[in-house]
Amino acid sequence: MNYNTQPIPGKPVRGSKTGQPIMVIFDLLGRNWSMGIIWHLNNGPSTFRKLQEYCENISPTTLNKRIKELTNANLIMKTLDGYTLTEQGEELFNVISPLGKWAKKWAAKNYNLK
Amino acid sequence: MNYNTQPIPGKPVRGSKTGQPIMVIFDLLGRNWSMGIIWHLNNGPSTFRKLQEYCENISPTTLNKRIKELTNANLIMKTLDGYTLTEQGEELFNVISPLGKWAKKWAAKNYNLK
DNA sequence: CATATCGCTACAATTAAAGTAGCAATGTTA
DNA sequence: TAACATTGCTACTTTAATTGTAGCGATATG
Repeated sequence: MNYNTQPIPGKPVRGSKTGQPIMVIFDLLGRNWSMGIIWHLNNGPSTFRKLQEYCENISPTTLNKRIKELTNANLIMKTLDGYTLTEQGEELFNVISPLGKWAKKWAAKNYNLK
Repeated sequence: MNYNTQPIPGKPVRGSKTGQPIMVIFDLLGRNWSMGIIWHLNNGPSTFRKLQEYCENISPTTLNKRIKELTNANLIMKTLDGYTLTEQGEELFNVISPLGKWAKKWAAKNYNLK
């Protein structure tokens, strides 16, 4: 089956023929670097090159794709200071943010690291 | 660079040369279907074939990879009833679970869907 | 004017995922 | 107990996503 490059609620995405919002988000955030980008932008605006640097191995091709997708989804936007989270992007960050704390606990328990 | 198939805290993963737990989780959950599998298993144990069915287009190859990765990460396990979330897997579900509610709001606001 | 930075695009190489077939093990039914 | 069904895969080919590298045009900056 052919999925849109841009996952859109109400349209077929990976995991849901009817485009259930949660599956759309999974498709969107599940792509390489999506969450990393949002995570990083929470520290403040960032340029294209800074994002590249942060996401150690991201290629400009992929970064550009992710930027377009996240922009279309109204999660990030371009400003004079560089790319930033939109209001909705910040909301999303807050929703996934507890993951950081949990990840540390999980790593400590299973891999004896903090 | 060569990353392990299995992302492990403290070892290089995509996004972090030192294997920061949050990046390890991003790497793990960012792979195709990882979150979908966890999401589905929260409804109860499931067999390999049921999971395949749920994840509409997943190939057995990929499902098997995801199962191994998530099992190694102590997030799911195999029981007589099929695959289930471990205690830590349930914890993770609870952490990402607010995403479902947020996704609906997001879809409603941006795409006029519920 | 020379140099640097930035936001990309193009394109080839590599890796991941999908799609399909099928097999061994176990369970179920007649 | 022979026949059939289901489950959990593996093997293999095809297709799609990501990486890696080079570099260009636009806008600063010295």
